[in-house]
Amino acid sequence: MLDDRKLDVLRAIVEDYVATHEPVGSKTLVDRHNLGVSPATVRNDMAALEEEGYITQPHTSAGRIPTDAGYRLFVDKLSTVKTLSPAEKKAITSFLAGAVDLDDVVRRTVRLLAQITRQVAIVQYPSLNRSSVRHIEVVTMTPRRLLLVLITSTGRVEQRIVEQTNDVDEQLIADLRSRLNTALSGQRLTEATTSLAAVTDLFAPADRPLVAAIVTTLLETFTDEVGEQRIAVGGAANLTRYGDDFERNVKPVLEALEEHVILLKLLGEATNPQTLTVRIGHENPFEELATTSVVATGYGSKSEALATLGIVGPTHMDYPSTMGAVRAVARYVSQILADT
Amino acid sequence: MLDDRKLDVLRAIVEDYVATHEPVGSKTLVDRHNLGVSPATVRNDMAALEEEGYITQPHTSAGRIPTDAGYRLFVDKLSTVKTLSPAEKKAITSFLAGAVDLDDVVRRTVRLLAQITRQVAIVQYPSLNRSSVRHIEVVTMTPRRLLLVLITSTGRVEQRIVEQTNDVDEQLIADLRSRLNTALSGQRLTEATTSLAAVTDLFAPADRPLVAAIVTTLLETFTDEVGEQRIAVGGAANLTRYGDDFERNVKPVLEALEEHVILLKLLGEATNPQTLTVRIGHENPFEELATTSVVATGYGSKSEALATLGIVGPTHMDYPSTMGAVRAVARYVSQILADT
DNA sequence: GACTGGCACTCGTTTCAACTGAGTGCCAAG
DNA sequence: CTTGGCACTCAGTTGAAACGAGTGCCAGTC
Repeated sequence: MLDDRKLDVLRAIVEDYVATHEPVGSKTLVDRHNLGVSPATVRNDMAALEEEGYITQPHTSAGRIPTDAGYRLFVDKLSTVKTLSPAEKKAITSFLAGAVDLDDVVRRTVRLLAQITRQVAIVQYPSLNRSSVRHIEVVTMTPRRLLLVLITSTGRVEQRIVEQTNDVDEQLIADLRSRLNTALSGQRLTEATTSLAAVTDLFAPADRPLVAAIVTTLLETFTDEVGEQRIAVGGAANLTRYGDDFERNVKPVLEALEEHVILLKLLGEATNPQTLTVRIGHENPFEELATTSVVATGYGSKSEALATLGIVGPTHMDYPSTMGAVRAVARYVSQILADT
Repeated sequence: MLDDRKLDVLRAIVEDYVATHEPVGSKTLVDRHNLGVSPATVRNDMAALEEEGYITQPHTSAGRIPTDAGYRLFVDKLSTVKTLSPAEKKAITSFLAGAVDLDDVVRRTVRLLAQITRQVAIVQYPSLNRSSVRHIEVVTMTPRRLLLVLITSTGRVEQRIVEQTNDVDEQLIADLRSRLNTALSGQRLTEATTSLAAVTDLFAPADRPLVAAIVTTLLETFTDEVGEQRIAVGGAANLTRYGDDFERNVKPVLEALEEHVILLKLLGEATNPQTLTVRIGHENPFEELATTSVVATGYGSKSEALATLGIVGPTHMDYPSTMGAVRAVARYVSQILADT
């Protein structure tokens, strides 16, 4: 079927096309890569590759371009993930080191990823799923208005306002605050949800309405956030490098970037930082993004991913470099988060 | 100079060009708007308007398009800000009403603004400048690691981590927490900066190092945030409606959107919600955005603006509607924030 | 004096045919 | 199996001609 040389030809076609964005013909291919055979031979190989569905011709008198299947084979078998240079690695650490809080880590990561891959970068905020309660604070803003602040082990801070019809007793609040913290501190959010129910019972019936209101809001915060995931996006300006065919290549991506739900689906399930997910062209679940590829991976801890980050770009991207960059950034962010 | 009819002609030209995005000639102008005169007369008026610099011809055998000066005159003298329909107003309130915290208000606002203006929307987070301290919380995460949480009157929550080399005394922290709050609660951040200095002196010399570390971090938080302003952006997909000339119209805007510092300059000084700032084409401070206009206004309270919001779009936008939408959204957001 | 119809003129756009050339498939020879 | 040769295909380019939207100007009219 496909002997080694045919695979070499495919590799050469992919690399050439990624570099030039122009259909590549047999002659130029032989000129640029030293394949050691004549154009005619390459033509035969090309015919075979086309037969197998790895490359295609935009029109009869043009060169070949890789199909999604061609890129897939290239990524799986014909290339190795490129590692970053020491200088780049150093740049990453120093860029991420200056972050002051979790939000800042995410913002910096997205910016960094966009910059080194020159693609659109997407970073999902660490999910609350796997994180645990570090501290719960109840603050009286006015006698009838309370602010709940939930601080998680990943450094995320969630806030909710609770309104009351009667003035609340400051002593009760202090009591509640300490009980909540003893009951929930250190627990996973999913576990905390069950523990919360028991807390109400600790209070005198007269105080129950207030306690119940707060418990309910807290419960919402836990579960809401488990479902709704936040996302940061950056590097949209890189879309300008997509070349022409604006309507087909740029517009759908720009639209997708606004819809965070779509982005979450694109990123897919969080995998651990060892595994890179590459979705090429039509492999992704959106028809409009058929000319777009996604490179993503999880980040968090070695064994268990907190969330996903990745990039979105044209199918004709430089996969080895991009994959290397995504993997490297994910690892460094995991490290930073582990330290915090 | 410019009698009423010439101004009518200018108005017609602007409206037509905004609708069609094509140079408008004397004949079509007479056809579409009932000016009550012949094309020849309109041509004379056009010649006068061109002489004055309000319109121009892309090339000899084409119609006229408004210059920046033409749009300026149109906005200042020839149009009135369009008010929203009751249905639209209702949509705005119901869309903003569901917000759970300040971040959510800002995210919703940006989305809303992008949707109704069909332009790129920019919303600056309420600045800390004018806001005051509502509560300061000091939480021990581990014996040597503290988390500071600052809650402001605008509902903004800032967090900072403080590391210590020795274990900290829980009692001291409680003491510090209460003193900080009594000393600073209700104060403007700018005032609080001065009050902070006095707090250290209240403690025994042995405790000073810890207190000083916390005070310093708090000080940084106050002043950092006064300078660095956060921004939310939305509706970038609307850029696809810019038509062709991608390189000139879309790319610079997309690049500017990444640079929040640039956006802040574009939005300009916060004005109160009564005043709309319109910057047309070259009037804005960036050469690359010469084909772009900005419509912005302040929001917060009636008398004093907390921050700015607005939209960025092509110079040939529908100013009356856009201005109306920006103004309306600013007012509703102000209202929501006042309630919180 | 302001408006209007008529007319010559300009110049970007469209149309169409001819040309060019990169690239292919196939075949016969090495 | 590889290779040089060759006829063929077809998107893109080029150039000339036709087109037409729009203009400025002028002489006549109200």
